[in-house]
Amino acid sequence: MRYSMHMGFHDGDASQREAGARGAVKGRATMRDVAKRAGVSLKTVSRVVNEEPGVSAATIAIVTAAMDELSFQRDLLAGSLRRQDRRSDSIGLIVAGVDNPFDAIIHRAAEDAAAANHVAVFAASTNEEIERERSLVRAFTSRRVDGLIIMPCGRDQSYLEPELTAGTPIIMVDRPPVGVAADCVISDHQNAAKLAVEHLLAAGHTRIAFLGDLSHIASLQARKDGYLEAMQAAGVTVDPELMAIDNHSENAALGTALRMISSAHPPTAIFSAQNRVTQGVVRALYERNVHKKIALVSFDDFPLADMLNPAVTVVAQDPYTIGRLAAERVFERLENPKLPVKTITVPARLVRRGSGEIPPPADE
Amino acid sequence: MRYSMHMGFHDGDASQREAGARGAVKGRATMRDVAKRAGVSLKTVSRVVNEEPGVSAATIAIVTAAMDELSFQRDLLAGSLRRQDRRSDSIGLIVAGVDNPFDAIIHRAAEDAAAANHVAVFAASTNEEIERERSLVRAFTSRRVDGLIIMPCGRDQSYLEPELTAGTPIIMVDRPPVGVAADCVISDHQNAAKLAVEHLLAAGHTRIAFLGDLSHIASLQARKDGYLEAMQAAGVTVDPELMAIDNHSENAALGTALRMISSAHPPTAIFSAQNRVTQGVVRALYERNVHKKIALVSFDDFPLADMLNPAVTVVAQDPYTIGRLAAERVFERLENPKLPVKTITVPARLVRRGSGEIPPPADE
DNA sequence: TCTCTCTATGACAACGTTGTCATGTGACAT
DNA sequence: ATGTCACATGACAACGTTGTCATAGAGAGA
Repeated sequence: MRYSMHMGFHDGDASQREAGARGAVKGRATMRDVAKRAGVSLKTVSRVVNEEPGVSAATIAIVTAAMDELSFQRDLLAGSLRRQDRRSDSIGLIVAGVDNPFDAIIHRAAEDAAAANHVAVFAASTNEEIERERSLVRAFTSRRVDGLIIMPCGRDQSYLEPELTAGTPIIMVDRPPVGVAADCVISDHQNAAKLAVEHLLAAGHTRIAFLGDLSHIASLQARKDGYLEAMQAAGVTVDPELMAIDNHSENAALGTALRMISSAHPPTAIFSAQNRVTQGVVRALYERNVHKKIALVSFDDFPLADMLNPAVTVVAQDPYTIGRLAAERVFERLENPKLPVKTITVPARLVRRGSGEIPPPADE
Repeated sequence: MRYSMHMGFHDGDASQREAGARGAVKGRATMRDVAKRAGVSLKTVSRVVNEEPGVSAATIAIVTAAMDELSFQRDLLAGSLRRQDRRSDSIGLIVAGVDNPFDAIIHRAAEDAAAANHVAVFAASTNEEIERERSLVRAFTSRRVDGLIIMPCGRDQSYLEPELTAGTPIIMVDRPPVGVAADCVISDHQNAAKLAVEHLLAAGHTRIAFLGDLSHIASLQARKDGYLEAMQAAGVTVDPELMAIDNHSENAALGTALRMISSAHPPTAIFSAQNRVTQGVVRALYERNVHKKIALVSFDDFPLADMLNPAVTVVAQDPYTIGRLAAERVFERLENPKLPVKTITVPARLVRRGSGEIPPPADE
């Protein structure tokens, strides 16, 4: 709608190759070059490229031919500089790790939504490092992205104020922002976690361990609160030995889980609050051969969770919907910058597969 | 080295918020605004931002203060337009699907390498659609990316000639280019596939099925050739019933595998040539409860492959190295555009975990 | 024939930055 | 006092595009 990807000037022939192979290329053809070749003015070329009205069919044909001959390709950057809306037709996506399956699905959803608007996506990973989050925001805004989708890892996003003031739409995903009012698309972490723990409690478990990833991440806090809320509501005292956060990697989670399992008072069930953590826990359970004895519920689904033995019961979020809604919100806000700040909650659901339905041992 | 991400002008205070909340924002501060406020010329501001020599310490202080007050952020797009090297400090990555684990690891590697050069990464998915590959290339080159990393899905990349002529470094990953000379970083698909099939042959299997994904993908062809080569070398005739390609999804592979398993002459071993296909095959084997009877070797490793029962024997590629080398090659070529075209082969290795070591039934 | 309108086109400035060149200033040697 | 020079700074053009305005020419109506 805003502009159409112009067709027809990408099928360059190979005859130009020699010039390129020689090294010192003359460079890319500009509208000026096309204009000269077509014997028209620069502005007329611009009109043709942008399919503006008021150009005769004959002129369009001449200009189009010249564009093809020079394999002209319009410079979107230069155009964006001059155009008054200043749109770069790009957005920035900042997640914890583009190679994390959960984040990658958000990425894909955002890409799909962006592509529908002829918008390209810059993607980058914070690695859960606070300083990196900030420097990525700077890197993207100085490239004048039209909007940002951020999975914030820091404790404070107030540094985004100038950007919001400047009018850049910023949408948080997976975790609510802190210290700043911005749109946000999240699962209801706390209630979903509560549901998972209630499920274990209902089966009779009381020694339920909580394993989480990094404590500075807001969603981990919410999941922990859900765990504590469920335990408290059931009148079960939490053994501090059974709470372990800051498992920064799969291996760390593996170690933590092994230690718990081997302790004097092991848990009878484990609630694992993140997908990488779950993978470590699964390995620990198999390694000690207690995967059919200790119950497990994982926050976040993961590929092949249903193929394990027992299949892993999970709280499944809906990352595709989260990413899609976030991107759509960016475009809504570009249309109408004065939209009030909104938090969108995407439902998560408990998927019972077996590991979460293991009962506690009879002697407990 | 080329420019330093300027520090100090991101900690905007919240006092400006009102102006932003009012709606019609005046817009972003430019160097001109900073210059006016600091009482210096535009060019001096530019010098300070770029840390060029020849500015007095006092002036630097004044200008820096003005930048902070206006939360100035330099416009990289405008700069790139004027600068003679025309670098946008961005590259484009085009893969089959950013949410495919293999592709996502390539993405992460490319991002890491790019970040080290202060370069941002556009990422997008072809979905294995040929036309989409072309339109993504157009979308990225018209944004003047400094280089492209492409996982080509089409049968012909000659449409890239004009771009190569224009001097854009283009590196193929995972699959060699067709119809055009471009750098390429790949696994030796054919030999790796051959190794996998030889492994099954050595255990005594002869009825070895081949399941692949889309036939227009070059790597699938190579893997199939490796399969055929190994079978032929062993003097084993291939039953056409045991070869199935164009399984476009996990579900398609599931259906194909179920059909083969249930046929009059089922295979005793399966070579699955792609990660999504493998997931379908695994489901089929479990569904028919033959996962401990029919051997399986998968091309591409996947998370938790070692937790299944039996654990899945795979040909493991090294996607991180592939992505890293591709990105590094982009930067090498930017430094020296006249580099000869090169194909880099990244080793893949057979990881024996159990599923590939199941022997054929005794009566075969 | 002389306006008047409409269509097609072009001249020019501008976007925010960087590259080139000129110039003002003071220190220092002559 | 004068010339030389390095240093700090600024004026101006340019990058490739789009927005604004002007204008030449064709056709219509008086």
